[in-house]
Amino acid sequence: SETKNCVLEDTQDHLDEYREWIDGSAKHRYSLTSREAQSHSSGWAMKYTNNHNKYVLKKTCVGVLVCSENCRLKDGRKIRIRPAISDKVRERQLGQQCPNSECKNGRIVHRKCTGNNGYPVTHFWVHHMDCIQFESKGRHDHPKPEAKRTSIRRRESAKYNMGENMLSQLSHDVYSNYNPQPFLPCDVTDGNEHVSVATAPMRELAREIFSEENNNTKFSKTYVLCRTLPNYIPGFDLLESRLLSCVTPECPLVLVTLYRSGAVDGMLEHMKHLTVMCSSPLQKIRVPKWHYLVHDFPRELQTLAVETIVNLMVDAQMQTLLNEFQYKSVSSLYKMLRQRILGTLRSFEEHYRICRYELMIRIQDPRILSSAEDMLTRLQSRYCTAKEYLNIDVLIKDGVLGAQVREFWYFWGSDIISSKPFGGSKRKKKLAKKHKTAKRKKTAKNKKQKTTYVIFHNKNQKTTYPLMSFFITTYVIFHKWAKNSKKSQKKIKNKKQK
DNA sequence: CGATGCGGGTGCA
DNA sequence: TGCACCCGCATCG
Repeated sequence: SETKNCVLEDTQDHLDEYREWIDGSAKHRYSLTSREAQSHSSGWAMKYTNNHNKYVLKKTCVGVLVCSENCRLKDGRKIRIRPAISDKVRERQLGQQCPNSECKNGRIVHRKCTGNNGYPVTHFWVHHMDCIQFESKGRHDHPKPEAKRTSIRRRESAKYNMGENMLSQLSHDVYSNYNPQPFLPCDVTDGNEHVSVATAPMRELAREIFSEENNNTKFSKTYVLCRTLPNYIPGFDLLESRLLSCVTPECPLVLVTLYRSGAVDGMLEHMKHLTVMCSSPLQKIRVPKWHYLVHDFPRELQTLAVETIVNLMVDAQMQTLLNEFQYKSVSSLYKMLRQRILGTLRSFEEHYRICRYELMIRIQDPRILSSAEDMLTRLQSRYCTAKEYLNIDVLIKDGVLGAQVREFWYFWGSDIISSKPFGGSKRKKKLAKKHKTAKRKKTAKNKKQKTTYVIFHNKNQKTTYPLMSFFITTYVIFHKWAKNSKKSQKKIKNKKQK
C-alpha cells in the first residue's frame, strides 16, 4: 500500500478530463467543477449500491437491454436499450416488444454485466478537498447501452413528435448545460503554474508599496489593493484584488477579487491559493476566512466561476463540518451547503450599488455628494494605482468626507475593515472601540448560549457579515438537521418496537 | 415519473 | 467483516 500511496501523491496535482465510457479498471481525479463528476454519472447504466460507507459512493453496472432475436436495424446497428436504473422500472421494460419495427418476435431481454469476477462492474466516487476521485473495477462484458442523451431524446421525440433538425437543436440546448464548454481563450496548460504566478503580483505590490521585505508577519498586516496587468497572469485576467488583513483570528483576511476574464482552471487555482493564504497556517484544514468575497465576471463565465468558488467553499466547509461533527452523510450536506453559499453570493454590481446607496443617503450636502461621486469614480477607474488608492484613503481620513465614509464603514464594513483605513484620531478610535466592544459583547453572549445564534440575525449585521452569518446559519441548520435525523431515527425505532 | 442516493436489513464467505 | 443484493423511502428535475 506504501507504493500505492506514493503513486497517488505523485499524481496529486493532476486532474483528469471527464470520460464518459470508462471500461476496465481505472482511477481518475476529476475537477470539483465537473458537472459529470459531481453527479457521479457515467455512460454505462450504473445503479447505486449500498456499501454502508458514507465516504464512498459505490455504483454497480446494470448491463444493457437487447433483443431476444438479436435483430438488426436498417442501418445494421443492433438494439441496445439503456436499462432503467430502478429495479421495478427495469422489470417493466423486460418482455416488451422489440422497438425495431421489422422485428416481430423479438422481446427485450436483459444482458447482465458480469465483467468484475462474475459480478457487475463497480464504480466508486469519493469527494476530496481538491478533486472528485473516481475508480472503476472490472471490464464490461456486454455492449454499451445507448447514451443517456439519446434515450432521453427518444422520449422527447415521442412527446413532441418533432422533426430531426428541430430535435437535434433542442437536445443541444438542453445538454449544453450539462457539458460546460471549455473556456476557449485560454492558453494555459499546467494548473500548477497559476499558483506561483498568481501570488507574485500581490506580494510584489505589497513590497513596492510598503518597501518591506517579503515578511509574512508584516505582509499580513498590510492593506493592499492590487491590480494586475491585463494578460499578465495566464489563465485569468485579474482585474483587481483588494486584500485586507488583520490579527483577528476569526477573520484574518478581507478579500475582494474581480476577474475580468479567464479560464476556470486559472481561477480555481487562484482561489485555491487564496484559500491557503486566507487560512491560518496553524490550521490543519485550509478553510477560507473570507469576510467579503465579491466577484464580477463576464456573463459567459459567471456560472462557471461562481461554480468554482462555491465548490471550493463547499468543500472547505464540508471538511470542517465532517471533521468537527464526525458526520459522514456527504451528499445531502453537500447540497445544503451549496444552496446556502449560493444564496450568500452577491455580484460586484449589486454589492457596489448597495454600498454606494448607503453611502450616498448619508451625505446631505450636495457639494460633498458630488466630490464623493468623484472619489468613487476615481476609485473605480482602471487607472487608479495602488498608491493613489492609499492616498485617497488618507484623503478620506482627514477630508470632508471622513465622517460620512467612516460612518458608512462602521455600518457596512466591519470594524476589521474600518479600523484599517480609518485608524486616525483618538475620537475615531473611541468610536471604533465602542463598535468593537458592542460587537464583542454580543459575540461573547452568544458564544455562551450555543443554541440560539442570534449574533448575525440582527438586520444590520447580517449585511455586514454575509459569510459569517452564513457560517453561523450553516452551523444552526446543521445541528437542526443532525437532531432531526436523530429524532427520525428514534421515531422509526419506536415505531418498530411498538 | 424515473434517476439518484440513503440506509436498514439479509445472506454468504 | 467485507461484499452483493433487496427493499422502502425521500428528493429532485
